[in-house]
Amino acid sequence: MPKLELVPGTLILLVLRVLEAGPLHGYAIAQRIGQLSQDALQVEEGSLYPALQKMLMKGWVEAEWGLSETKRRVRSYSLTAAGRKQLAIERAGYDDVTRAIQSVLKLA
Amino acid sequence: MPKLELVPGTLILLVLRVLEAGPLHGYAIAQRIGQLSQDALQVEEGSLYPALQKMLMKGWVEAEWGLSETKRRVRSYSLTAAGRKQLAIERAGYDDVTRAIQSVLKLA
DNA sequence: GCCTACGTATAGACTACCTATGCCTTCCTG
DNA sequence: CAGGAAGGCATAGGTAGTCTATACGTAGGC
Repeated sequence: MPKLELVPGTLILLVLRVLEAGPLHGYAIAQRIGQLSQDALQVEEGSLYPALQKMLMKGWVEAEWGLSETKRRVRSYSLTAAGRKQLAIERAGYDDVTRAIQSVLKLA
Repeated sequence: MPKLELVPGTLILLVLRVLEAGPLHGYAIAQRIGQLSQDALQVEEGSLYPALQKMLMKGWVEAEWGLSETKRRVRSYSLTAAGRKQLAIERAGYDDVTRAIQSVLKLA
């Protein structure tokens, strides 16, 4: 209960964003998001893997099997051109919504 | 399709927030949120009324039947003390999450 | 007389998340 | 060397919260 829940709809955005900096395997994606948010955001595996499946089907990422530095079998995900495009869309949408919400919240 | 979807989880927060400024009836709540956000946010009736029911059950708002300025039968909602407390909680939670998300998004 | 805006409310579908579970490997520690 | 923790991938099932569609009703303008 210490960690924050994700705001529904932002998971894909966050994953696309961390992949923009370079390919990562699933487990590392979750860790990276946690780390960047000072552990405020926790990505559950039961949320992450289905999301990655969806992103694969949409063509936003591509996957490749390989080995991690710790010699374990890992599936590495990398952003495609379509993924970059989608990232821009989701980011703009997120900005719009948060701006709109702020304008309500800061009501005098 | 022009208007933005709500981010799930923020509806209660927005309703509590506009009620903080004074009692309103349901229809007016939706209008107020739309207006404050320059019509970016659209609160659907099928979302709003169930949310208000929940807020009633939780004791965050109380309702009273009355008449609108246009002489129609309206149900006016006002914030309770518990509602004010909940507003503070949700607001803080929202701030924390958006801050965390921003810290991921602004990744170099 | 009809349409639009105003107004409340529920049922059903859908989306997207979480929990729980399963399975496997590597590494550390007792 | 046995066991557990941490590293890994993945699915099934439940749930929460939204949207769509529908229902019902009134006031006012054309």
